[in-house]
Amino acid sequence: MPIPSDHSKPVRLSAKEAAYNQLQHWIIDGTLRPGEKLNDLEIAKALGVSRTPVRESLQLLETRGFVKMYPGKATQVTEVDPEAINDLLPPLAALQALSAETATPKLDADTARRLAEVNERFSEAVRSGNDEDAIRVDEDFHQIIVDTAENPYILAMVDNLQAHVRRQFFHDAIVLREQSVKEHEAIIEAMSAGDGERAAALMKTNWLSAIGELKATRTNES
Amino acid sequence: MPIPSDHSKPVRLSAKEAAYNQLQHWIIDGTLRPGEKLNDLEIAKALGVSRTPVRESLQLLETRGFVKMYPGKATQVTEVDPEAINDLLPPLAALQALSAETATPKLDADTARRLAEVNERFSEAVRSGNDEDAIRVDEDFHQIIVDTAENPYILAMVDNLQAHVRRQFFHDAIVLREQSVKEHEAIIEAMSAGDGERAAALMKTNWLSAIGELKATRTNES
DNA sequence: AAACATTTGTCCGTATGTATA
DNA sequence: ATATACATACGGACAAATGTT
Repeated sequence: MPIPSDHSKPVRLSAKEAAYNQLQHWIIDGTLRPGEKLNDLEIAKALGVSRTPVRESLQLLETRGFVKMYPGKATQVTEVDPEAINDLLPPLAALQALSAETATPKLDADTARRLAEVNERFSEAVRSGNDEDAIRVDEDFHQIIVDTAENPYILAMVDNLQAHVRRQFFHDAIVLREQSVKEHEAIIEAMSAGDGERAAALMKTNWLSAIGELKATRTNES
Repeated sequence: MPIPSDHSKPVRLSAKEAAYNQLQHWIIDGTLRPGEKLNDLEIAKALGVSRTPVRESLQLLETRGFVKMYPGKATQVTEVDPEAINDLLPPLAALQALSAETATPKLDADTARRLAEVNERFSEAVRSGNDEDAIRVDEDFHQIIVDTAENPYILAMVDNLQAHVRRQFFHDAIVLREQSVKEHEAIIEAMSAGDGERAAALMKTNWLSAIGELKATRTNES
């Protein structure tokens, strides 16, 4: 019988990685709140490890912009500025557009099918009003395109920007638009037709229009 | 007499930061060679500190793609793939183009003057064949534009991509083009005229044309 | 196959520096 | 201003994991 391979993936993750993942999730979903002071000893006890891996993970989180360390003074969770979405989306749109353009000539039939399928799931999530599912599936959709582009630099940068966008979402600074479903369809079509430029333009619009929508929503609410 | 203020800047840099800066420089300029194995204890002794700050700086360098850590096995300097410039320049071009577009409405007369002045220095460096100066001044030029855009996410990403481009330069995988001087002038003109779109397009071309030039050079050499 | 040598991962104690009384 | 409390930065030792003989 076939022996289940370990996928050669290190399922064994170090205390540092575990602490990193846990802390990032807590920061993104708001369990650790903006501005909250982080005591490494306290976190270490909570996670059942020593201060070293906690310290190391905090430093990694700092490079990604989730915590700010004031040497010798304190370490705290970064603030969530709703206006930051205006700084976040333009570069994300630019990189996603580039991803679409790069991925277009590399797109195979199977991947195109997966994109359509994921977009279908996205459509259902949006219609059913399950925002948390929707944003997750939306990320899956775009992740497929970024993966297809096969550019490690883009991958790393998008990953980080997405994490910040997700955090904004948990702080109610993001709206999901039903129109995105149609836009995704148009992107798939352009890529399948080999029109990278059009795919890039559509992708850019897909991301940037969230800004306008957001401002309109805020105006109505106020 | 005026007492020189500390600029409230931490001139006192930690052992971790010192180790980080030193190691990054050594990796970029080739002192630490691609694939070289890094023994943290050895580095610690060389820098006169303990393993802790060295380990921490190595982890930060890993997130930036300059070293790769194989948990429990080894830590080594990442390889330099000349082909990586093809993955590096497109996102850098996209982000620099976005910077130019964003910076355009924020450009004041003084900054425009500084851009022209730096470009003049760039021109001299290129003409005199001082490539090392030229790439440094070229970076200064683009840095002014990125700074003017005032987007912290773009700033961090460009900074890292630039560091990798600089490393490629030290491995002779980059050519400097006299034509860049003219392109810089056109960018300044477009920005001063308030035409952000044109500035972005010019900026994108400025960065991407280095790829074509590079391939032509390699073909001639081989 | 097992014990060894080496390197990394983790723990915890101490020193340094900062903020508060 | 001094002293006190406290959090972080660093050091050094132990433990775990890997590769080798």
